[in-house]
Order: sequence, then structure tokens, then C-alpha cells
Amino acid sequence: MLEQLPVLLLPWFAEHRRDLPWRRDREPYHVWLSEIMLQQTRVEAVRGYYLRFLERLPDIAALASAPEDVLLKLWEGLGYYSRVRNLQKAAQCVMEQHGGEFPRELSAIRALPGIGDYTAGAIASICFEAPTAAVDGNVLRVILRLTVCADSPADVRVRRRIGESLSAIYPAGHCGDFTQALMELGATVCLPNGAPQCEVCPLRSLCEAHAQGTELQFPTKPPKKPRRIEQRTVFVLQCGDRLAVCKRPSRGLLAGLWQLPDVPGKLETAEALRQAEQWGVHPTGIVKTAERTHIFTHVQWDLRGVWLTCAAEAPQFTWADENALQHEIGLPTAYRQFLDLHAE
DNA sequence: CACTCGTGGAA
DNA sequence: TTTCCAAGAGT
Repeated sequence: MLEQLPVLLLPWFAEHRRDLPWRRDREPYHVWLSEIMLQQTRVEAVRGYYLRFLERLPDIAALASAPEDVLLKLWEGLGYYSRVRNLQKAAQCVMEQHGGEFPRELSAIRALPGIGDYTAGAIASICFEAPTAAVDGNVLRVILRLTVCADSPADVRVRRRIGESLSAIYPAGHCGDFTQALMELGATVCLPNGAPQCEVCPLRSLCEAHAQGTELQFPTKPPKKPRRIEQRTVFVLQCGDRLAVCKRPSRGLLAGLWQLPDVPGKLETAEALRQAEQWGVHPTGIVKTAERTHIFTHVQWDLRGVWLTCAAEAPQFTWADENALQHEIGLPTAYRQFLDLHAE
């Protein structure tokens, strides 16, 4: 059954492929960067980041030698920041262990930091025409519906099995297109959330779920876990035209990024003033406070923002002016949202 | 294997 | 408003 996929999908893809910035060529650095950015991230969110990143770091050598703060600023707002750290580690690996040329062997590609089974298969097939499947969420959904398979999409063994059966039917000379065609079908036709467009699907004559009218039952959904809730108080400490920021720990949530000073729990204004005094910033007044919620995948932050004017630039903080905050400081959304306080 | 690790757009 | 989730990888 699967062996019919190439002849059905390749003509469809030739006609319907979206014009995306990372499809201009098959340069490994370009494809690699796009695949990393696209992990768990929507195409529309990636466009701008991708072009800006390449403009600033046009080749692997530039990426390998870039300062970490530059990387994190380029990635600011994209999320999953370990992706960009691993991207640079891999770039340094390419420079030192592969003579600056991106490796062509699947096993060597897979060995690079931040590159797992999916990304390795995607790069090898798209850049080097290797018959290596790339099983992402799209491909998984397409195949599970096609075969009315109720296996858990979260199970690594399921993805591996599908990858192997797909790799076996890859069409020589069209491997890159076949990888992208499978994903493109999932992204634009075989949609999740009860909206598959079966009427225009090139695989509808093959699809067992469509024949049964059970498209919406696949893929099966794993039970969702409740996210823990944390309460914090975030400080906007303003001294003249500069604000206090500090570096987050190099491990854990938002690792290595900048943050506004914060403490656990929601502080009353009097407690907040006391905390600021304890930091030695000599608070002179409260400008305003605001309540915000920031939701991560597995944690929810209930945040109270407190904007204080201060008289002393206490040395345990870095004091950043507007230009630095805009162009140099990689400040994640959870904190950056409080910089808009004065505009409300 | 289950958990960690972000974000914002859509339903 | 809440939920879902998008081209996953590391531990």
C-alpha cells in the first residue's frame, strides 16, 4: 500500500508546494537551520527569524564563532532555546571534525548535537538525496490515518517503525521531494483538529480512515497532564533611563537568557518596596503594578509586575538602556511583556 | 519511557 | 477564556 505513495504524492507536491524561504536551495546550512527552527514551531513564526538569522550569520563558520548573547538575541521569542545552543555546538563540530563541510553520511549527521532521527532523515534526503524518512508530527498523522493505526503517536517505537517502512519505498532521485511532500500533505491537507481536507487529498483513494469515515479518530490523543502553577513577582526597576536585568541560570527553564529581577510569590506593594531596598536600588516610588499570566507547556506563571523608580544602580544587576534592551538583551516573552507597562 | 523545554495563533 | 498544538531533542 505504502509503495503507491511516491507516484501519488510527487505530482501533487510539484503543483502545490508552498514557496518558503528555506526552499530556495538545498544548501545544508539553510535546510539544517530551517529544520531546527521549525521543530515544534509554526511556519509563519519561523519566516522572519530564519531570514534575520542568515543575514547576521550567513555561514556555518560565522555561526560557530558567534557570541552566545548574539545567538540568544536572534532566537529571542522562538522558544526552546537549547535548540540554538545545540545548533552552535554542532556548527563547531562541523568546523573541527568535518573540515567546515556539513557531513553527508546519515550517521554523521545524526551524531550532531540537536539533530535527532527526524532532522537527520530530513537533511539527508533533502540535501543529499538519501532514502531516509523524516517522521514528524505531520507524517505520523498522515500514515496513522492512512492505515487506521491506533498506536500512540508519542511512542518512539511507532515513529521508528513508520520511518523504516517509509525509507524502504523512497523513490530514487526524488528523495528530498518525497520527504517534503509527505510533510506538506500533513501541513496543508491532512490537517489535525477535525479539519482534514479529504476532498482534495491525493491519497483519498488509498486512505483507510477516509473509507471508514474515521479520519478524526487518528492519531489517538495521549491523556494531557495538568501544568503546575507558580506565582512570582517581577520587578521593573528603573534608574534614570535604564532598567535592571540579570542572567538566568545556564540550566533549566529559559536557561542562559536574561530576565527582570523576580522573586517567588506575589508580593504586596509594601513587601515589594522592602525587597527593592534589600537589593540596594533605593526605590523612590511605585509607578504601577499589573497582573499577567504566562503559560509554558508544562508550567504556568501567575505574575505580578511591579514598576519601581530607583535612585541607585545596584551592582548585582546589569542596567540596560532602551537600545540595549532592543538590540542586545535576549529577554523571553514572560518578562518582556512587562516592558509595555508604561504604554497602558 | 516520562519528563523537560517556549511561543503565539486558531478554534 | 480555555484548549490545542507546530517540520522534536535531550535526559
